[in-house]
Amino acid sequence: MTSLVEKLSNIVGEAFTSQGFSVELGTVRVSDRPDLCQFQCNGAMAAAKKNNGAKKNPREIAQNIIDILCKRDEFSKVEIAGPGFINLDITDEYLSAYLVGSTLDKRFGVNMLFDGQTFVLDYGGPNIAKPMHVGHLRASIIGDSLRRICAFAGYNTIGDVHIGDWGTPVGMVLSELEERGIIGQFITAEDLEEIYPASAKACKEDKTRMEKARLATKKLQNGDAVYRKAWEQFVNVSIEGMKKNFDLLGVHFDEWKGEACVHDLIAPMIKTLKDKKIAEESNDAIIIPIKENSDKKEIPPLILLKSDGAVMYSTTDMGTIIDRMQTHNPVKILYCTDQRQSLHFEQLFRAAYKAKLLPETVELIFAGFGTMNGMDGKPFKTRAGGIMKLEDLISMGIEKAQFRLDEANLAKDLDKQEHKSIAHKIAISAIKFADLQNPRQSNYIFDLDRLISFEGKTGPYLLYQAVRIKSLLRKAQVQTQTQDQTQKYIADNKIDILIKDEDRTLALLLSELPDHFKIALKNYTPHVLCDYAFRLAQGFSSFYASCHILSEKNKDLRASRLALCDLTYKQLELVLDLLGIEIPDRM
RNA sequence: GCAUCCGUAGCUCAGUUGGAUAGAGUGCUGGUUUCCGGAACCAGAGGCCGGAGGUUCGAAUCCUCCCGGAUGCGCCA
Repeated sequence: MTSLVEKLSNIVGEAFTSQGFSVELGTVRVSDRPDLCQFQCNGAMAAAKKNNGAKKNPREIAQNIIDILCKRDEFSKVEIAGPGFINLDITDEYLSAYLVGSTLDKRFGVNMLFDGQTFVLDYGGPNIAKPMHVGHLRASIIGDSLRRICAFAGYNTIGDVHIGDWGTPVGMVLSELEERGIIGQFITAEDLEEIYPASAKACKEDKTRMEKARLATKKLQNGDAVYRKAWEQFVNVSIEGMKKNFDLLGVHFDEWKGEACVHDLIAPMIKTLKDKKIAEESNDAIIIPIKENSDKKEIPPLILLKSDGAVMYSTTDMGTIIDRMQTHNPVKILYCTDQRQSLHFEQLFRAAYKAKLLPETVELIFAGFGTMNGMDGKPFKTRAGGIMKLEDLISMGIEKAQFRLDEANLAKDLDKQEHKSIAHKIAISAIKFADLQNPRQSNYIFDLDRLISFEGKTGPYLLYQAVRIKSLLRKAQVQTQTQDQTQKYIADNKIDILIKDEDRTLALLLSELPDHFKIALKNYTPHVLCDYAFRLAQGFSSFYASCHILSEKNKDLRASRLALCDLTYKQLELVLDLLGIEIPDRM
């Protein structure tokens, strides 16, 4: 199944080749002037340019193409405009046939591109010592969405949370426990929330405290029994808390590994790399030099072992690559972290290939995301200057959703359980959509009001449109139980879509899904899907306002419109699922 | 200092290989309910795309310079 613009591009491309031009010139895209045409091709102007020296007239080229296209029966309009735009409209029959076909294949024209190849995605990355705050939002929901997108494309995906449980922050906590003389005692999540910041503050202010933290890190990594036991205990407590947060968000992981998991791989790795002369000593540390002559900027070496002999994140990241290759043998590994870590990943990737931890054919991908800033343009802090906990943010969203449900008078006929579940879905949709709609790479301003806003371009708006369709289809089922064909039409997917003026915009929109999916997959950018989902919801809302569906007298048209609604719902459901957003039955 | 990213409507932001009249949301103004869910729909106002040059049929997009901001640059993650 190819997408509609691909089909059209093939047709127009063929026309270009027959005139001695290259196929790509026939690339067709959705028109940016819907008042003039549905689709456009700009290839004639490019063709005139490529004919270097002897310039051809682009309108003349376009005319030749048009003469060929006019003979085809897919188009209802073929025109030249301006300097040589080829403007195209397709027939309603062709559009209808395309939609029926894309519905029947259950993937709406999106190809299964990868046949079960393994793709490891590393996202979330919470730290044992720190409570989960709004800063973890992007890392987990973007990563989770990318996992869903890759899975739909056909990859066998493995999402790994990659917990930070082996570095200096852990040493800070251990040294603090030591200071207080409570090492070995049971530590609760609440304790941890107080202990880590206190320790971090002390280490920042006092060099000898920092030194203690480093020693504690080293001691833990060397296998000290007391430290190891204490560590295990608060790691478990911490993971429980993380799971609670990720469950609330609906973010899924296949693996709950951490930095510490690869500890046993590290000593042999370092020995091998030293033997092979890939790693070397420098200032008491062990490094892998990765500079290349072609570099325009300074690339510092990757530090494999710190001068005190302890391992750091660059070490465990190397070890993790070995582990992933051994256990999963993936074709791709993607890292979704803060953009500010881009240099680290450049170093890691170079070092990993240089050390031959994986063949060049395995692709390492850094999908960095922008910082979440406050209204002042600096990394976000609450008014009190602290961090905002993820749990609190979610609670605020749920509270607001519940209030809104009560206001809409939906509350009284729902039991408490369902009421809460709906409010939760609404809140999560608001939070996720507000975040995901920003392009992954760019920084964005954290605006609490916007994040839990329910009007306009928001998650709840999308849910609302989906719920309206659901309700409509539900009613149609009831009404048609007697003799109308609608139920059968939809159930069998044997739809025949009639396209009137009111239906056309939505029908055209429904043909675009594969193209947006492809871009989202290629660039690892969920926001492209957010944009499509929103336009689809908007398109439906206009359609819904412009014509009556259930009361339509013409039986065929009524059935066709219900089919269009059904298709819209299914696409919305799919795209929202790719974004990690669930649709409630009512709201 | 070097490197990367950014500057588009009052505010928050889209804008895919360079294309026609630069788009959303929000806010503002006005309108829409005998009928499918108003968290909605329709219309309007709002712009020197940071500035100056250049490339060309054509630039928010590509090149150069300048101004303004964010981030990173050897033992934190």
